[in-house]
Amino acid sequence: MPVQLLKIVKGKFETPIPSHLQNEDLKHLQEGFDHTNKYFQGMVILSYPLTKLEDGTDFLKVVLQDLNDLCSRINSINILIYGKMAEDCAKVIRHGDTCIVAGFKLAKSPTAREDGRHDCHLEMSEEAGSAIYCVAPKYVYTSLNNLKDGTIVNLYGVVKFFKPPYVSKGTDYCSVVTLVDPSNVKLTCTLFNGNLDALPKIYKVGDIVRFHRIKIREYNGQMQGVTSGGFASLTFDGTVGAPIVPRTSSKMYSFMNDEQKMIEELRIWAASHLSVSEPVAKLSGVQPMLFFDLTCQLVGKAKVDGSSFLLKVWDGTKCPYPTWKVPVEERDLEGEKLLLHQLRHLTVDILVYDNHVQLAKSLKLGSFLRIYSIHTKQASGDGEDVSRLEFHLHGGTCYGRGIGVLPESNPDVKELKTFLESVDLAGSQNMESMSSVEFDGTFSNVTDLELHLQRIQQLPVTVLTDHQDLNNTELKTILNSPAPQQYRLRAKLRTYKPQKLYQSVKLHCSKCNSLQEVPDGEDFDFILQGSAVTAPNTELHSTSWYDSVMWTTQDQKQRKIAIHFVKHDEMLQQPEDTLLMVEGGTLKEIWKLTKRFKCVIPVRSTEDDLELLDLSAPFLLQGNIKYYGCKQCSTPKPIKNLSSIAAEQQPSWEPTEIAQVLGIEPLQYVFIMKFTLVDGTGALNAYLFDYEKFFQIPASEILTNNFLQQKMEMTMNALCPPGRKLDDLPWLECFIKSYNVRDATKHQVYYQIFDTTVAEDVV
DNA sequence: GATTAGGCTTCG
Repeated sequence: MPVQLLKIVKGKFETPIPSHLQNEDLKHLQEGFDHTNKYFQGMVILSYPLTKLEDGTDFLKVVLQDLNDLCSRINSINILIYGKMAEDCAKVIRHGDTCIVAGFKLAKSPTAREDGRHDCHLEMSEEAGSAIYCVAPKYVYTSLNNLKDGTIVNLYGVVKFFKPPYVSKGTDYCSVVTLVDPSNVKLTCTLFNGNLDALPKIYKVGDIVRFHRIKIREYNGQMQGVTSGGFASLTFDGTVGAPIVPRTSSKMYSFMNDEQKMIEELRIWAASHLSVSEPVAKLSGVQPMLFFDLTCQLVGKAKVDGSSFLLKVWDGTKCPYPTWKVPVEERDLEGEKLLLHQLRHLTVDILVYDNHVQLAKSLKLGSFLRIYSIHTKQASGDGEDVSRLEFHLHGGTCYGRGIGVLPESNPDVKELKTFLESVDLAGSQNMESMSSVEFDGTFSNVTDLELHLQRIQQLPVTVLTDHQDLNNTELKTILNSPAPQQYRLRAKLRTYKPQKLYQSVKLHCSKCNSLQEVPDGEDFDFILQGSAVTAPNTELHSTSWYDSVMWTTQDQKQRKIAIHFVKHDEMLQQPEDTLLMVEGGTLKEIWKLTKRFKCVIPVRSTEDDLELLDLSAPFLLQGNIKYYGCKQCSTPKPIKNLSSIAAEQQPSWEPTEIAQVLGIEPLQYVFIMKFTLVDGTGALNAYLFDYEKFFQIPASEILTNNFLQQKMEMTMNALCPPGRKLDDLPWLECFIKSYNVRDATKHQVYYQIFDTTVAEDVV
């Protein structure tokens, strides 16, 4: 059969190529050579529509590329097919197919000069005894729930998370991409390539990717994708109805109808199963203390110091807050001076740090960027009375922090360009007039910020939760009175400590009244590592009140991990209701378990029982919160006591109850701050000791909850706006008590705030 | 030819 469609089965042709035929390279296809028993193999990179010659003969032209010689300047050749063979071929041949052609006639190509292909073309027809074997690359795609360790697969996925390519500490760029598919399984892929272009061009969550030849490995008990030698990717916009245009650096890729259908299906699935990312922020919509992604154009850049670099960008909208300008040497600033001047009220300075510096330096002026996870921060410079909004791209790549360059073809860029052009047309005149009113302080367009500031200057930013009938006492009077007493007062918060709010969270033991720092993750990790040295004692596994499972890690350490699932009524409960005890786990594994299970108690085994770890480690993890016990006041009791809670009708696994049965005196998270209050008659330092009531933020949650951290920072900015003159500070209504502290040599009066809370509408 | 990183915000 002159035209034959071959299948590849297990890496070989299903029907073998006739054995007398031998492969010939493109460069050996020359006039004067004998090609009788030779074949040429290439991939279809172009296939023209079937036409008829003047004499009525069918004619088909296809272009084959030599896959073995992609580096040569000339690596493709025209194939001209005549008669019935042309007709047959047109039916089966597709872009991306591999074709084997034999029995051809070689002739000078009249178009070589224009099309830059081989000087000769190949003429083929049935009459001449030609043969074409066509191999459609049949890619098999594995769904994410069917991945096996050690395999190389092709797959599709919807991007659930990604880090735009960044410079790794090794030799390559790195991009981390987490995919999901309709099997609802996630796969995090770590992709490396020395060439930035070879990594997938993902611009937003929801984009769809097709990966070819990705290697699957097991890492930390989960499947992981990593780049293999032949890795290739296509990326598509994930929006339902958007044009299906693959983004790829590869000049050659197969893409056919099946693939189109796959993209459409995934788009529809994603639309109903993937949480939609938040609306894209514009500079006009930014708030202090936010992390956001910005699509913008680069108009200036400058080196600042070794670890930071400045990008001046704009998106055509005006930030409602006064913005921070990073001081740089005039000669260090790259960019068109006139443009920078014209846009000076619309550009913002973004300071990028550490690992982002190298990429930032390489950015081209005028290019369109998406900067991921910019942090806004309100701060005031030295001697300034207004606070300014700072934009930081901190070091590291957490949460996908990074910089991506968007091509001009990107729909968001097209929209932005149109918008920027319209801003430009409105004229710099507008900008000029705007800046002049800004300068003489008659800016009539009162922003939300200013309204907000006006409001907080009139009403107190804190209110009393009790004692409203009492009259205010001046600070001078309080300072001159003996302790202990209680007062209502009205004052301004001149300053507070610690300024770094994460330093204000401590652990408090209500029994011995001691305070201690919250241990950090490293301390915990260290204790876990120490306890993992001893293998779980299997004699303690699966008792009347818990079921145990154990496995050994695949890595070199061969670590043993045991999980003991506490039963209720002799049955296992739903994961979200389950308390489990874990032995030998790492910080990360334990953290993962807390995501799925209600409570996690890290334990180790002794000869005859399970026991809690050192009390420097949390005795319990629930959700995001680590619960610690007081070392002085706790007398740990047998783990078996937990079975009494498990036997309750509906075990609630309350941390206090767990602590009690385990003999643990729980430490409570508390905010400790020192407020310097002033009222014109005097100044006093009052301590704030607050579990939750004052800020209406649980101290236990703030260290792991970014939203709450932002809320806290905004609250403090409202109570004590940075850079403001004393007159412009808001009033606080507080209730304080004075108390005596005496030791052998000294007597002092201290003050503590209580029964006071931040006003509801402050944040 | 291995390495890079292996998601879960900095602390400037």
